Amino acid sequence: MTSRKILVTSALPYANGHIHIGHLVEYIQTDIWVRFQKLRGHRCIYVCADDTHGTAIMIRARKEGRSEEEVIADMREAHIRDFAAFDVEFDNYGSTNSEENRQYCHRMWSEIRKAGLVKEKDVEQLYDPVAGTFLADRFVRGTCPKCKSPDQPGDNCSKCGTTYTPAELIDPKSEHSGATPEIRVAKHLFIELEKIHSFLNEWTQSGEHLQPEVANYLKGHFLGDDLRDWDISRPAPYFGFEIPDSPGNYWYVWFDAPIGYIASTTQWCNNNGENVDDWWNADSDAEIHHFIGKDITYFHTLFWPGMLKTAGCKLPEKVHIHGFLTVAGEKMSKSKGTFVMASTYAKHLPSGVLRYYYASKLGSGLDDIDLNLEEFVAKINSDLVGKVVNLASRSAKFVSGATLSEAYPDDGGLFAAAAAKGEELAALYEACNYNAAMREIMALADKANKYVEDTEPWVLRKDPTKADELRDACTVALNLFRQIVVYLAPVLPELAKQTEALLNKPISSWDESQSPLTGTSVSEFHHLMKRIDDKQVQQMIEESKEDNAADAGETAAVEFHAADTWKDAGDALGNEPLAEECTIDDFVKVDLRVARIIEANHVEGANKLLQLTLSLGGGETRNVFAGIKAAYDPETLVGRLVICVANLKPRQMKFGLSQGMVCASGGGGKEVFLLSPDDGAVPGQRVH
RNA sequence: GGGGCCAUAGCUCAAUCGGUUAGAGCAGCGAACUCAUAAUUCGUUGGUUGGGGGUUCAAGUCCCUCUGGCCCUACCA
Repeated sequence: MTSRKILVTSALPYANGHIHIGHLVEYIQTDIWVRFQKLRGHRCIYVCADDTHGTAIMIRARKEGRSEEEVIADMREAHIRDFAAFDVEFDNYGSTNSEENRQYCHRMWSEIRKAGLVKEKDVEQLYDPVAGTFLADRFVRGTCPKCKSPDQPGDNCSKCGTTYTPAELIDPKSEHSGATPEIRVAKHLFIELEKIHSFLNEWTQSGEHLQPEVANYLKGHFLGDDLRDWDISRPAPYFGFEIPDSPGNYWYVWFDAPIGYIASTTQWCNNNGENVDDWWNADSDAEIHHFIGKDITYFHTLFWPGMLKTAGCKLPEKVHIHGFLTVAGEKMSKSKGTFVMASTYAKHLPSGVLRYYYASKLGSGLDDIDLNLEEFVAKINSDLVGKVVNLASRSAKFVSGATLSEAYPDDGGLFAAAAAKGEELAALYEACNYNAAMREIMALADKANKYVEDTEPWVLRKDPTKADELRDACTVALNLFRQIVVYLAPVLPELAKQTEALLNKPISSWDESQSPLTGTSVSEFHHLMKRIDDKQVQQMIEESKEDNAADAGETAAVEFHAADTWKDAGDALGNEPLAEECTIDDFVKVDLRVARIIEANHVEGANKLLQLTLSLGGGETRNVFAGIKAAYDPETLVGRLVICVANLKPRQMKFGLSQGMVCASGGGGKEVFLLSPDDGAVPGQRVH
């Protein structure tokens, strides 16, 4: 096998926020791939960096009353800590706000200029005169010009769906300062991508660099038409690099961010006596692999190859694109506590198991992966603790302090068969089909457990004349275990280390899976991994809800406080479980209206019912029989507002026709609590 | 508004170019076992492949349509 020279990157996390478990899908996926390549004996370096530029950082720094540099330095420290907690091991972690990056931006820019791809155009943009910044559309809010709904975003109305430009809003306000934005014209610089259209066609459609669905997407969506000019500058003030030949203009963050890959490589090279050109020049013999999420496909498959090509740089061998993380089948949600920060996770659960869980879900496609919390617990306990680690648990202590057999015993061909799987597993890792790899590896663990079951070491142990047989059985079990650990080493580096200590032999190469250990000593056995408990997961979710409440401003803070103070019991909810999920359409079918009780009477002969006359206003009334006699006096009801189901099919009752229902909570009898609207509601209003 | 991706067992996923009777793991159920962290082994239930239509000798797979979910974008793509 010839040794490859591989440079790997993950997308640069933005310095405006902390790492969460969604981010980790990518870094874990990449780290596994890198560890795999290293284990295979290739030269592989993994670089990343913080993405530090742009308006958001500038605004944040201003709000916090400190410099951008201070903001990004703090975040960088937090990012590095979070990654380390999950065994994501970079060879270099840089920053786009570095001297190396500035220099490479200059170099690339001059090449792009030279190639004649840059042109200037005037762009109209909203400007906040108080904050002194240009405004992205989403930072402007105002009244919709069509339906007059207040407080709508700058691009379309959330009420009526009309699209418009921020300039069309009635009474627009800047989110930053509340000032009325003005339109200013500024000169922007554009890269004419159309000029390299044929190159992009060729590169994206070659079938070598992109997943097929990505190539198709680009072909259908962008490459079929003329490519639009790409706006790569922003006028001052902007936190970033000033464009050398266009004073007062700065490179848009998406121009300098991917160059950060090269800058980070440069730092690594400087620290390791290498030359960055040996990695990034067009004639380099390195393979470049980018791992990114599907949201930034466009930048990495069109702009970036275009920039690299124009500047005479090495093009990516592959752009590996993955989907997003959902939790419990839905988008991560702050209020549901599923928006879990890496640091919060790490407080409650071990990091390795998340690596394994992600690996067991990740395929080579762009599908989102789901973190199903019950499945997570079950899978870790069953696969890792029950199957894999159990192999060591059930055999190591019989040979602790002793040595493995001098010759590898007959195991019915198990070890050899699993060794023969090595190349197939390697191919799965290489193709990022980790889920298939994990399935195969677990099948090996099943077979190994069956071996232990069949040889019955616990029986052999009782017969002193069978000491050799016992040692042989344990030798096989521990070797099968170690072989599995080698295959899992890219995913579970910690387990690999523990296994090295247990069996006193390093796991530094994939080839360790190919030949069994014999005659080596076995250390005292300690548990290698703990089962995880649903409670830990619940605590993590609870804390994530609190995290969110703590930093989401006043409203959330009140909710947090409320939850803490009132300690409402779960009895009511428990007694009557939630109904089956309904759609908004289902809900809309039920026409709830505010109504005034204009008459309330006892019903002759009825035990539970009161007769109510409800007014919906304008002379529209409903006769309703309500089972609230035990809880309410008719006299006290007259005049009050209630909520009624106004379109309920009328029902003939013993005492007359009932034309609706009034809404109330409670278990019945005296436990009935009518719903009323807040002050200001008037009869006839619909409840939405 | 425009575009893309997705929907397979209770859950999470497979199924090569359209080709046998749609397969695994987990959960469930029934046994065995007791070395092991309530671990393991054996057996077993479970599917009109989201709905409807079409192409084909043959459709989970291709086409149309509807429903639902997700993502990107809204002439700075």
